[in-house]
Amino acid sequence: MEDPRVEEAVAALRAAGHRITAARRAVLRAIAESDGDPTAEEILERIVAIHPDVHIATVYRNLEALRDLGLVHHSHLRHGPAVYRLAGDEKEQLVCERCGSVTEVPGAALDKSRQDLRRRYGFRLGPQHFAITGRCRNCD
Amino acid sequence: MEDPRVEEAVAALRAAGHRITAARRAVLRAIAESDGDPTAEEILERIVAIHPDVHIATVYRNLEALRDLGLVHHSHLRHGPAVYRLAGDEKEQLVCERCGSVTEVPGAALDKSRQDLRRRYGFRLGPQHFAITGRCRNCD
DNA sequence: ATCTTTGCAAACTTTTTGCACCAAT
DNA sequence: ATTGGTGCAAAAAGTTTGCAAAGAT
Repeated sequence: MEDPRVEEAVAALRAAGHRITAARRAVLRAIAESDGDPTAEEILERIVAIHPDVHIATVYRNLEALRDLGLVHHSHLRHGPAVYRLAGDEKEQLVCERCGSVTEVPGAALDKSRQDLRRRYGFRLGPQHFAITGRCRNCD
Repeated sequence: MEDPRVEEAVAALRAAGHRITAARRAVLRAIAESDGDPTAEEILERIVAIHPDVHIATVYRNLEALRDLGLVHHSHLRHGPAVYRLAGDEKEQLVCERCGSVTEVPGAALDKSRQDLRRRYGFRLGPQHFAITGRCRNCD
């Protein structure tokens, strides 16, 4: 019932010499359990249900540690808070400017442009860290 | 010596029933004169050299008005402040995650993926409002 | 015992807002 | 004379940081 990605991440943390605390595990678990990609505040909400004293600063500090190890990615989908997800879920997120809906597409959907950008500008397009914006099917 | 885009924008403002103030004109001029795409703070700096009392809130309010009329676009290239540019300069901005350099490419560089996203997901990729991230030629 | 990590409060950065005054039409 | 725009100060929103106490190793 425990998400294997959580255990993998815990192992990686340990391997990197970090200590495993309840808060840290809870952050990972909260991201894994979330449907979409949660914000720091949403992660905190889940954690607080079980560990009422965990503070938002702890969430941010853990997200930072996890990001530094490449275990968690974050992106900026809107103007507000960043959203976080476990590494390995490499999807691009298309945000509709009009209705705000997020369409997830496999990273490969951008492959043709990846090639063009690489060839013509020497730029290697990474997994997106900021939203890709436009109009969704319904709002177009 | 006055950028024609500034006069066009002023005309559009007038047509939309807005009043033309020194601050408003100065915001447009500051964006037009900037090399890259300036942040609100950079716009203010330019303005203050001539109109020392203009306040950052005024800059933001004017940028908002100009954005609402579609005369100015903004995007989020980094984690910090947004950058602004006059409408009509439709370029995509590729930000290197490692060195932070910005490579500007014509919007057409993404056309192949535009087609794919349209066909397969019904999503119409717009002019980017958030940065496109990856690795630049030098950092790859 | 050591040395990370935590909780809290307070700072910080960017942007927005309430309000009384000012100024473009 | 209207009423939209401005300056200021203060609030919001999201994130980071300094510090002493708590906890993992």
